[in-house]
Amino acid sequence: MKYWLMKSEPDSFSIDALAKAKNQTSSWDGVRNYQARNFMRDKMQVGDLAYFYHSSCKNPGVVGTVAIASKPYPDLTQFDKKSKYYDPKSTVDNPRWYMVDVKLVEIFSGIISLKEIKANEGLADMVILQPGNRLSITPITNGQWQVIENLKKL
DNA sequence: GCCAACGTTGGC
DNA sequence: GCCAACGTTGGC
Repeated sequence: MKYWLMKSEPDSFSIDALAKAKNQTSSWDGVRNYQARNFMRDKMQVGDLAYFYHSSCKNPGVVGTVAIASKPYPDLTQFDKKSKYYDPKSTVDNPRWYMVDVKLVEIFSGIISLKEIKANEGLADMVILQPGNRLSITPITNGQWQVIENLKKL
């Protein structure tokens, strides 16, 4: 089993929105970065766990845990001309973008802020902390997962 | 809302 | 296949 960190802007999709979704499950659509896509398409397995991270907001940080709930399948928004994620170069026969479903596991009672993450020595190697890294989906190690498990409050 | 850093695009 | 220009990301 693998561990991940998945970033989303709460203005477009927050953990609260996931909590309100049917079965507390939602597709993780809109990823338009090849590296992030490859993680979803090639590496993620049903049952993997991921931390849900709120980015580009007043208080960025880890807000909860989700589980990967489906195999990868084509991101339908790429075929939808009205979607902001529409990709004219993608075809149904040869889709460029993939997504997985995620299911809510838990929402922390308080956010584990980016500041807190940066201050923790055990998390110094996290991919999202590396200078200039902007990947919306990154793997995290067992050790990093455990450090955050110990910081969370339910 | 600023801006630095990054990924992607497209002309050559 | 290079690389300049552009759009996006995301913390502050």
